[in-house]
Amino acid sequence: MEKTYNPQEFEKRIYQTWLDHKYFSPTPDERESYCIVMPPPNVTGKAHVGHALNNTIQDILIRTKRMQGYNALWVPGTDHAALATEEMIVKHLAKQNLTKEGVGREKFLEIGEKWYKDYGNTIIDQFKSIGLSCDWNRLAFTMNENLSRAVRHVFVDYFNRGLIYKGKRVVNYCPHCHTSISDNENVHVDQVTNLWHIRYPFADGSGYVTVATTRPETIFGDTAVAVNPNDKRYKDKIGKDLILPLVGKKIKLIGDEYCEMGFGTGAVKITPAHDPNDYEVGLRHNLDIVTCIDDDGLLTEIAGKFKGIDRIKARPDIEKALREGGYLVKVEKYKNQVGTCDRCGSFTEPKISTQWFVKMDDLVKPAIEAVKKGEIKFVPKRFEKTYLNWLENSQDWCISRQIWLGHRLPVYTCQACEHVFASEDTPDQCPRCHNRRFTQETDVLDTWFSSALWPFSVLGYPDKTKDLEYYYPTSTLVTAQDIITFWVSKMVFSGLEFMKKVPFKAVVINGIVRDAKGVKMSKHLGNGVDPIDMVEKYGADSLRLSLISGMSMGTDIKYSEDKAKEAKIFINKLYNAGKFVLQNVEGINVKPLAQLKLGQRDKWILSNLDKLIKSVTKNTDKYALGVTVSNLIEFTTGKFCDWYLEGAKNDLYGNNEERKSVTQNVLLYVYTALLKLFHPFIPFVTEYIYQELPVHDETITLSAYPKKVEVRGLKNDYDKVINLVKQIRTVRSQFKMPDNMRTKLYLEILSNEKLVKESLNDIVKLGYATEIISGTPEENSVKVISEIANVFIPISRDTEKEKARLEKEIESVKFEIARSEKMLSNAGFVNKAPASLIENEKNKLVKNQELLNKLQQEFKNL
RNA sequence: GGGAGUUUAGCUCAGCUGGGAGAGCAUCUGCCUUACAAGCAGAGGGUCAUAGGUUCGAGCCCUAUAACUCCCACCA
Repeated sequence: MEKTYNPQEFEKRIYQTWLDHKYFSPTPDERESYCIVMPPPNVTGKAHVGHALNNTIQDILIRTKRMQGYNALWVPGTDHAALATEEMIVKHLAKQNLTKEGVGREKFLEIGEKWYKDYGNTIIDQFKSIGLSCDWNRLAFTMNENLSRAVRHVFVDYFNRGLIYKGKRVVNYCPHCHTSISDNENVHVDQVTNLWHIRYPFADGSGYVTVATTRPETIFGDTAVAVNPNDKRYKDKIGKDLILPLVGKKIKLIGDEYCEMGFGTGAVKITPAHDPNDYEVGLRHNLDIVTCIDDDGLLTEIAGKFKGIDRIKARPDIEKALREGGYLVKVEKYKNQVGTCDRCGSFTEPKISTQWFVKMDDLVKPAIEAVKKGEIKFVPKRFEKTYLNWLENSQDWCISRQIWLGHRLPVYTCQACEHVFASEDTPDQCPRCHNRRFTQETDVLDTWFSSALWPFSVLGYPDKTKDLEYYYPTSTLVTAQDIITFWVSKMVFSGLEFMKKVPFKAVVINGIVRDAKGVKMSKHLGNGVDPIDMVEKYGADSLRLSLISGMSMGTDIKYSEDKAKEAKIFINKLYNAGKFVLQNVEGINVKPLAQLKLGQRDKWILSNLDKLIKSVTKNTDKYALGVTVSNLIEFTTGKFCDWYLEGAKNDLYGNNEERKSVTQNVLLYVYTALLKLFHPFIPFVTEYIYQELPVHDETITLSAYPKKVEVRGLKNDYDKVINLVKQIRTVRSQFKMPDNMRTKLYLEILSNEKLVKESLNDIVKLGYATEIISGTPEENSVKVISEIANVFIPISRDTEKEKARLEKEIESVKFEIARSEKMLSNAGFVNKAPASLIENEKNKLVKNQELLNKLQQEFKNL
């Protein structure tokens, strides 16, 4: 082992070894399977801390299960993220003064393919550097031929069953990306804008109606003004004609419940072409649909002199024109939300267009049932609500996108008979008229259409592969809450639909990683922490540990570089403990624990290890990884290093060969178990040290996970020794004895004679003593009273100080006694509390009363 | 407008079917003790957001309130 912990030295090398030996590439066998499919990152992206957290969690689960004997498969993959990538490529082309139209679809797709290839490995390499134990041989990509085939297969199935249809809808349209986007991609942001109050005069000159609007630029598309039919102010005027300001044409005043009496002026302008609600109103009243904003977000001809101006930028001019025309009543400040494009941030426009949809009603029901019946569990449970609530209110899924990259809709129209049909493979003739010429739909599919199939498409669907049969349904999906609605839900209904089984049994939701101040990390703010940077500076293990420690599922975490630093400090400790173990087990004669004559200290650490194994196993099963980590760390420092290891030095450096051998064995046993328990969290350093152990398997990665300590009669009595030592240390510190000032100790055994006698050397070493003399001293000393013994520390007496110390101790014991007495005299407690608890309390009371007597006696003697 | 989360030591957070308030960092004191000074030992520091309630017993369960955060939603 190297003298200092230097992760850069071995992490890459060890990872390569793992890959070379194919430890992560299982094939179906007779064991029980445990499978995770990785939420695919954008293939052209870079790893951020969120990825690091999400994947570390998955890795911990997979590694644990693998060691526990499951056939554990983790399938990695990437997503083609068509919209994002297309935009990147368009920008790239723009630099060369090229446009996508100029290049042409075919050439553009070629560029896209190359782009995917060139960028595809970056994020994968980054993932490898944080130690993920995925089966890279099964690396999937949503645009791969087999996954694309799954997409077409599913599409055709839906299509032939009439679940896919083409329809007119108001969709969110991004004038910048030039495509429709889903509701999920349409992000509402707060904005401060104006509410313009505009007069619409009656055509017959009998006054006017004032409407309030946040979008004066859509005035050109108005085809009615609506009021509430019950509104007394307007009731008798419904049906009359109004003159549309700036345009001059006549539109009707209509009555519709949609218009709320209490809001604004009680009258609302109706623009069916540019507002989803208005569109509905328009349908009800058979209104004209007038488009006044084009696909670039510019005003159309109907806007007259405003033609060609951006709809938002045109506002001041329109306001001016309205004012000049005497239509503007007032303008007030107003706060509302507007939709923006998740990708580019531009304001989106509701737009009527022809799109393709998947009917959701029938698909959604089983997906709701599966969760309600508990076939899929959410962790934490509360996210069930997010899921159910969304599915229960879901509308048909708009799957068409007006871009080029991605899976083109496999829908063809026969040029001869105009028959429209879907086909998994490129058709060679029209199924109706056998003509051989078709046109294919130009739209491509929403990327979520392919992601929805992920849990089975990556395993080979639509072929009936062994993988699919063996690993599906997968076990656990780990993801962030923001994609529960548009990804998790779609995988569930797709899985149920095409595999007849839920795609995974548990959905674990990890929190979002924020910066130290709690602000979401973003490129824009530059407050992100680069995980790869952390790997390079502190090692992958430190990054991983820092992300997991203190984490609880579903709760956001604040992250900063300091956490990686802290983690490294701890790992260094574990590393050094390993060094110590190795230095001291040389020439060890390894024996099974059962054959060893265990001492009190040994039994103590083994009993604690047993508890640790159980709690770690339990908490990991519950996905409480943060708790697992703190248990592990607490054991390592608080039990193993601070006490066992320090005490063990007595035996290791002593001349009792049997004790030495027992201690060596226990040391090795406990440390090996500890390494294994830690391995899923910090795989590199544990493997590195593991390989140095005198007894080890080929790799820790495939070694057996500890189940329990197989020894009977383990006890925690050594705790009493520890308490005694702590008291000695506290007294020494109170009397300002520096640690390097050693003294004799006098000791009077009170109870547990065997334990105390066996532990005398430990008390000497840990209590900063030179020797222990049995009995009471003649010289001046301070007396420490503990459960098992009285210890006298020779100190030049300072009665005042000692009195103060005793007083403090007496106070706290009195407090404890009062507490116990109060509880035990409480009839309710005695009657209702569990017997063991009452017994416990009684024992404590007796013990404390004895202790109080002793302390008070001591106090008097001073 | 609807839903959810958070509120525990100066900071970051844990806290196991309700049974004596914890860790790390920071602070103070003392120690280079042959695994680790990236360390060791000791200490200080909390009406567990507020107010009620249930209970023998509440950080934990219930009800309100406040502050912050997030998600969903078609109020011009």
